[in-house]
Amino acid sequence: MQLSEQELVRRQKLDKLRALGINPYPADLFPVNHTSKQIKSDFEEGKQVIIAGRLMAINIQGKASFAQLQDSEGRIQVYFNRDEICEGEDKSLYNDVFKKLLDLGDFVGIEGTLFTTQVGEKTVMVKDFKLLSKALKPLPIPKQKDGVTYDAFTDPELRYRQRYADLVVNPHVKEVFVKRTKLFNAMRQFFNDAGYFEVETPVLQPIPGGAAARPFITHHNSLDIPLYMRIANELYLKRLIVGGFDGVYEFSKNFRNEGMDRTHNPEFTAMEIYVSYKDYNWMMDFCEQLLEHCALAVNGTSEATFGEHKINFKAPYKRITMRDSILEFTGFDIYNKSEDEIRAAAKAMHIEVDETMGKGKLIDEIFGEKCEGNYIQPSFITDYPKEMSPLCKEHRENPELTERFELMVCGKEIANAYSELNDPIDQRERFEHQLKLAQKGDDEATEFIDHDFLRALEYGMPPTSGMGIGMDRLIMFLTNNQSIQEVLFFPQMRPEKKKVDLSDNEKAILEVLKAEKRMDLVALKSQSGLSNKGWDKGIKGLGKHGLTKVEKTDDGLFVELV
RNA sequence: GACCAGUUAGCUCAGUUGGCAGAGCAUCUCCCUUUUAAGGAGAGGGUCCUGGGUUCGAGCCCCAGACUGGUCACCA
Repeated sequence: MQLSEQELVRRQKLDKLRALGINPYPADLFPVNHTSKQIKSDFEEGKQVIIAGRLMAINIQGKASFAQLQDSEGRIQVYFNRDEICEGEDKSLYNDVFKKLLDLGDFVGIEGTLFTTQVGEKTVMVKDFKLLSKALKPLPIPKQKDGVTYDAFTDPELRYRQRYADLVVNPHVKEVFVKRTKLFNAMRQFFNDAGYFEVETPVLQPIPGGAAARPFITHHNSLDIPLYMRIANELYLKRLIVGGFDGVYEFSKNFRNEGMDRTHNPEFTAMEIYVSYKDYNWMMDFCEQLLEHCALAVNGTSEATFGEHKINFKAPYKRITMRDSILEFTGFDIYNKSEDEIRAAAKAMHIEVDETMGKGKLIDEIFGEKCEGNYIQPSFITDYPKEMSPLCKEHRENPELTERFELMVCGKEIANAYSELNDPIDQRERFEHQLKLAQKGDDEATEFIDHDFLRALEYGMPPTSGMGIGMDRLIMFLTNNQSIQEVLFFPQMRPEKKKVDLSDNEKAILEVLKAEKRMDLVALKSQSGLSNKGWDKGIKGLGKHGLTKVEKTDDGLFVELV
């Protein structure tokens, strides 16, 4: 491994610390009794405190120094005065250990008393300190003055690959994840207060159901069967409603083997909830109450900014049927129209359609193209075509529609809910229809029939309404992040290129040289068969690695293995 | 998958017609006992993403590739 100069220096410091009898990675508990935040909020001149954290700034001024200590809640200034730390004649703790052997990023524990400096900064006067853990790599620490950040650590690739470093140096990043957890807690609280029951269902499923998506596939060795990572947990939660729970919910890590972009990660988190004896109208009320509650818990206000938009999660939300929405934005009424009429209308709107698209798909295309993007404020779109919704109950007034709504915010779907289909015969027919669509080549159709789920429905499922919420999308809206990677601690990335020890050029030269140990340079160059540039890079690289040596004699230049 | 942009010191970034590789911060040495982007003096630090080509000479021009970001396509 190639170490930078700074990394080498820190490793040398490690050795010097050990030589002084200081363990750079001590095992024993450090009795922290304050955080940086507590010191500032309950400041009291002369109070004794014990704190710990990372050194994030060191400012040495001779016999006294200032430093910034960062803990989980922020930073506090600490003041190292030589004669406070070293009361006797031996000043080495200050002069050697503090000044020479500590670095930015090191964890230290500090015992001290509070005071205020001449410029008014609340500060800890260090009486004693202890190295708790040495940092061997320098952190990309930005500087700040007058609210302006300099040299900020901003490269998205480095930030995502090294989230640990991102979190240390970018406090606003940590804030996003604090809000993410607040959102989960708020939602959980809301459901629990309503009397619903949090459950866990299988991630490894023999049949990937509940959505149409390409699954990740794995294999169970003992059973010798394929298993799929779940793409949704819907069918399992409904089985629990069959089993007699009134309301069940689960925060579900789902896995979909599809493309990655600004709004898609191969694993993402959905929340699904099912409540018996309710319908989708009830669920709309419940949903808007829930989101208002969550927005308040996360941001302290129902208002949120997303890019150029100001959105407000305060209930109630606009409700409009898909038919009325299409009528509003295109002037075309899909009611009682044949598939051909709708296809012709879509073509007239310059929407790309083809003959394999059924009525439902065509309507969905029109809505997606002409309507969806117009809904900035939270809006419920209701009554979707039957073909698009194989798990949803037929509409009580129109057999071509389903009792389904989606909640749109800024033109994006964040919730999807049904009056759940509980007619086992209808459900079987819908599955079979999906199977036919899939065999026809519709890659959005589900190609598996879950017979065990149908068996469960045959025992009887009460009328039920269910809803799914994309948690990652929701937290993006609540924290004004345009990219899903900003709201996942560890977004999926391509593997880092592993650094090869020797380049191909260097290997080619070594291969030739190995037989001879020492060769004429010109002969070696021609035998290696490399281009001028390739030779040049290769031989320079080998020299740098200390593997070969070039020697000049009266007979010419010779290359030697070291 | 298509197109556009980027990749240079630990970090953020310059880099002229193609002619010795640069700055600030960080690091190292020295001075400095209430500073705060502390300050002052000095020094070191580079696989210019990888590979090939053009050229006397490439960070820069050409070709191929890698990774990242963005836009579009795809995605219940």
